[in-house]
Amino acid sequence: MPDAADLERALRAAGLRVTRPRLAVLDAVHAHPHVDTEALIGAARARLGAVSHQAVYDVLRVLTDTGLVRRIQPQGSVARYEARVGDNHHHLVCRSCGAISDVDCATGQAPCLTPSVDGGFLVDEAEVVYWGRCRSCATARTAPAPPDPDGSTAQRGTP
Amino acid sequence: MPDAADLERALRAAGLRVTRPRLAVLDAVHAHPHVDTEALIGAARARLGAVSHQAVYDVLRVLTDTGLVRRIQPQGSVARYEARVGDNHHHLVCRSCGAISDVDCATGQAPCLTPSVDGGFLVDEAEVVYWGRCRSCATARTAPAPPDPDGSTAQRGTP
DNA sequence: GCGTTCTCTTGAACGAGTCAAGAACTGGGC
DNA sequence: GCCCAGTTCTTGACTCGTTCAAGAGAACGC
Repeated sequence: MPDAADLERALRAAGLRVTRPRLAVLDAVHAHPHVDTEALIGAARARLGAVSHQAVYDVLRVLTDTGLVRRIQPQGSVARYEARVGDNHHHLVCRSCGAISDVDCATGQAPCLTPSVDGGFLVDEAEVVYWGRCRSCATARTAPAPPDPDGSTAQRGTP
Repeated sequence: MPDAADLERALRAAGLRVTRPRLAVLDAVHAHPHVDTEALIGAARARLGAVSHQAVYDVLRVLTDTGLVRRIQPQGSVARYEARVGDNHHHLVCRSCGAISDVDCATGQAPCLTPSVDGGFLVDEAEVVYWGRCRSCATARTAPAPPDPDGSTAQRGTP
């Protein structure tokens, strides 16, 4: 977990001005990977007291554009954000509770997979989403477990 | 391209009643893979004259639930549907124009990839999306080409 | 042909996200 | 330390894709 100074450095390195909403959102993304926009708005408000949802949306777009955070959006889910960027990792998604966990990529560089015949496409990234059931939902099939927004079950894998 | 009798048989085999909207939507999905709901509503109306958008949404949900069509939704795109089901193929998506093409899966069965360490997840499917630029957009980087809703550039690949 | 059950129509509503205009703030130069 | 230009945030409305609800209509089994 980077501290405030690290986050500030990261913003400046990306050529962005350092503002309280940006620090709050960036901190929240680091603290709670894979959470949705609404939760980030809540986290930012918990830190600052009051931030407009528009500000958070703007901040998230800027951070995504500059590569400081990554936006992911599994089917059927709203947009989620994570601060782990640049290592081309993949995700495990629970069909039952929506929990998302990181899976390391074997190569760590995009694209880690390439179609043997690509029909003229210039492929620059292979996004892999593993669908299944998380440990909690697999064991307790009756009552879905709450999401695991911290991705604490993240493990390495292939590709 | 299956004819009306084939589509009707498919509906009955899935335990569904045969209605004109269902035939029209199923036909449209076969004729135009990877198109969005709005386009399917248009295609259904072209066949039937008038269908409510709600009917098309309902039909698409039923067809998806019974496995007659597959719903795909790349990041940043609305829901799209295709009639190619059961072979666990993947998709190439153009970042520029949004065109989607099919890519055969090497194994043809889910999951074709498995994370070596899954953190307790029971993985049943690995969804792979290859991001890049289609032939048209790669050659003409200035003006994005219109989408390729037929996926005519589909080729086989790995995984 | 009849009745049950499922499906479609109509109309409204919801949630996520975007747009627009103006106020407030940040950072660099003085 | 102060000022100003440019960027960022606030407020409020809006769009778009999708879903919900209730009742009318159609398909299927008998």
